[in-house]
Formats: sequence, structure tokens, C-alpha cells
Amino acid sequence: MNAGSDAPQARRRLPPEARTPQILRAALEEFAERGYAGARMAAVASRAGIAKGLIYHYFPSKEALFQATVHACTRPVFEEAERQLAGHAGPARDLLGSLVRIGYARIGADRQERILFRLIITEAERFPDLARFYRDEMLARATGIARAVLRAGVAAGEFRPEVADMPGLAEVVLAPVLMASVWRMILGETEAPAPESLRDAHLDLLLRGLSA
Amino acid sequence: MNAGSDAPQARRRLPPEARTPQILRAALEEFAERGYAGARMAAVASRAGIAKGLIYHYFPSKEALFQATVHACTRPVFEEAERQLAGHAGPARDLLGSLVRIGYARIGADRQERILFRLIITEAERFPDLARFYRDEMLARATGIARAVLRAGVAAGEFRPEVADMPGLAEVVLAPVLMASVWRMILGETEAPAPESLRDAHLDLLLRGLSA
DNA sequence: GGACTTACTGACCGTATGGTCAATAAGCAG
DNA sequence: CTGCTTATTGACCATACGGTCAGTAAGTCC
Repeated sequence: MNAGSDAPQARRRLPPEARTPQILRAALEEFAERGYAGARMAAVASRAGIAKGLIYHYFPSKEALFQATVHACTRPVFEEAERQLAGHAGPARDLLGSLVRIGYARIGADRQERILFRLIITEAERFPDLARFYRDEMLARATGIARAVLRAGVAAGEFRPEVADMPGLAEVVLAPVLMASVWRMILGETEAPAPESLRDAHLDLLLRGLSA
Repeated sequence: MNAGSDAPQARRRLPPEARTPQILRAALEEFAERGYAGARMAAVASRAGIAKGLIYHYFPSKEALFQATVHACTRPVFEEAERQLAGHAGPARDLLGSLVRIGYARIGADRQERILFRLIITEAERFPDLARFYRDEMLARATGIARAVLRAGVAAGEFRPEVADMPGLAEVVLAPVLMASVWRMILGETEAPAPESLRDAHLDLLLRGLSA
């Protein structure tokens, strides 16, 4: 009951390496909730529990704060999937199954990730950096994983040979997972199509469609 | 060279039924380009070639204009697909093929539609009307069409029986088309995955995955 | 032509918000 | 304790933008 973690701390001085991520976290929330134009610097400050002026001590402008916020999210999003991919030994269909399951699980779990995705869709046109970031750090890595699985399946004789190098197939394979996330953004978790149904139907279609 | 269609018309008076759609068109452009918060009423007026005050003669507020703009888009988006569905006689796989082709063709063609979709993703959280509109007028109708095709295929013995009523399958079937549109929003037409490749891979996967 | 309705204009207002800055005090070195 | 650095504040601009309104003139009916 003494040191409330979000009480109006009376001028607690922090070193930049502690204050900066705090501001970035607050900024991500605010930008995600209101979009770039709708976000207010005063609200970011309030979320971070500091005065507005302090933000400008760390970032020269709203735009700079926005860019920094996005770049701070470059953390490896696909670590788990890539680890699975590297360490897998059994049949490719099992690998595919567990990767798809990971994908749909994240949709429900990782709020941060959906927020970032929405921000990218919303602001990509005005901030080319965002589009580049999505293309290189998210789409390219995701399709890379998908393609690796497809090739592994072909190599093992489980999938028909054509799928190893069909252009666009990797994108098509993962599109339903991404749309599940988009639907959830639009409709909310109560109204959006149930992730479990999507996952099962998706997996069923994939296994039938890819098998030799 | 006399009556330039977008010259600063010197106080040309128009009946409301002519002025209203002009304002709505301008508003759709502005909202699509800047989002709700970023859109400026003065810019809408300028796009429509009128004074800002006139907008308030027709719409009481920015929010009302936004709602009206969206509702004006409720035109039957799926007319073409529904006509195809009703009038089709041959094999279900051909119907499926031609519907998928229509879907990918629209992605390239109908800018208006992509704009609306983006606006929905962007603003659905703040305007529940938008989410409802998307759910009832777009998603429900699209999945309805998909489900009808699946059932027709099962009835004709072309598709395996399970696909007639698998929950979530209709959504999974059309997800790649929608994602193609989203990718195009984010990456632009030069950087986004080629619609033709996506279409071919998508169709290949579907026919293999659904067939009996 | 005169009277009347109403589409239309543009100057104006209040407020919200991005950004500035001089003053303040927290932490630290001596 | 004294003095220094700099993180932190909050009052303060300048401006942009949503919204208002008194006035103007385009079209129409007689």
C-alpha cells in the first residue's frame, strides 16, 4: 500500500535508459488506441506518469516518437516458430500443425502484436518505414518459415512436389491466420469468428490440399 | 476550355440531391487518406469545391458526415458474385474458380472498395456502426456465398461431404483474397505479393483440399 | 420586374494540441 | 554541506481545426 507503482510519483528522477522504454510503452498504447493523428502527446505523458515536456527532452517531435515506438518493436516476433522449425525431427505435417496452432494461439494472447499490426495497416501509407518494417521483419520471415515447412514436406515425400516452389503458396498458407487477427481487430473477440474453428478448418484444408 | 469541371465555380447553386453525393465523395477520399481524426473538414470542402460552411448546411458535424459517408457505401458490393452463384449450372469447381477470379480481380480494380475496407479496419473500434456494417454487409454475405458453393460441390459429389458444414471453413476459404487486399494496402501495388500468383496458388490449394 | 426561399460564402470564435522554455530539484562528486 | 549536472516540471505560446452565423445571391414563382 505504500509505493503504488502508478501513483503520481513526486518528481522521481530516472536515468534515460529507464525512462525511455517507459515512454515508448506509453506511446505504443496511445498510438495503437488512437492512431497517429488522434494520439495526444499529453496523453502519452499522462500514461507514462510524467509531464508532457519531459517527452520532448527525449524525443524531438511527435513523429520522431512514433518512429522510435515502432522501431522498438523490432524484437524477434517469430522466435518461437523459428525455434520449432529448427529443432523439429518428425513428419512435416506435424510441424505444420504445431506452427499453425502457435499462430492462432498468438492471436488471442499477444495483444501487443495485434496492436502493432493494426498500426502498420493504419499508418503504412504515411510512414514508408512502417511498410518496409512489415515487409522485412514480419511478412518475409513468416513466408520464409512457411516455405521451409513446405519444402521439408516435399523432401519427406509427404507433400506433392509442386508445392515446394509454387509462387504465392506460402502467402496463401498463412493468410487465414493473419485474417483471423484482422477480424478480431474489427469485430472484437466476442463477434469475430472463433479462432478454434478457423484453426481446425484451416489445418484440415492445408493437410488435404498439400498431401501427395 | 470554358466550364472547367473543377475550377472554382463562382457560387453555382445546386439542389441538395446533387450536392450531397458530391460532398460524400469528397469526404470518402479525405477520410480514407487521413483517417477520421486526421481528416479536415476544410479539406473535404476544398475537394468538393465548396466552402466549409456549406458542409454544415448538409451535415451537423464531422461525425455525422463520417457516418453518412460510410452508409452511402452500402451499395451491393457482392452483386456480381451473387449473380454468378444464382445463374451457374456447371460443375461447382468451375463456379469456385470463377468466384475466386472475380475476388482477385476486384483487388486490383476497385479502389473504392479497398479504401472502405481500410477505413473499417482503422475506425471500427471507435465507431461500432462500422463493425456492424462490415459484419452484416460484407463478411456475412461473403461467407454466405462461399458456403453456398461448398454445399453445391458436396451435393454434386465433387467435394468431400465434411466441407459442407465445417465451421470456419468458409472464412478460411476466402481469407487469402482479403489478405491480398490488406497486403496491397500496406505495401502498395508494386511491393505487395502478385495477385495472379496468389490466385493460382489459392485455387490450386482449394481444389485439392476440397475435392472428394 | 419584384418578392421570396434557401444554397452558399467567408470571416470569425473557442478550444485543443504540438511544441517551447525558464525555473526547479534530484542525485552525485568533492 | 556545497556546488554541479541534468532530469523534470508546468505555465506558456502559436496554430490548426471543428463549428457558427450574419449576410449574399442564385434560382423560381407570380
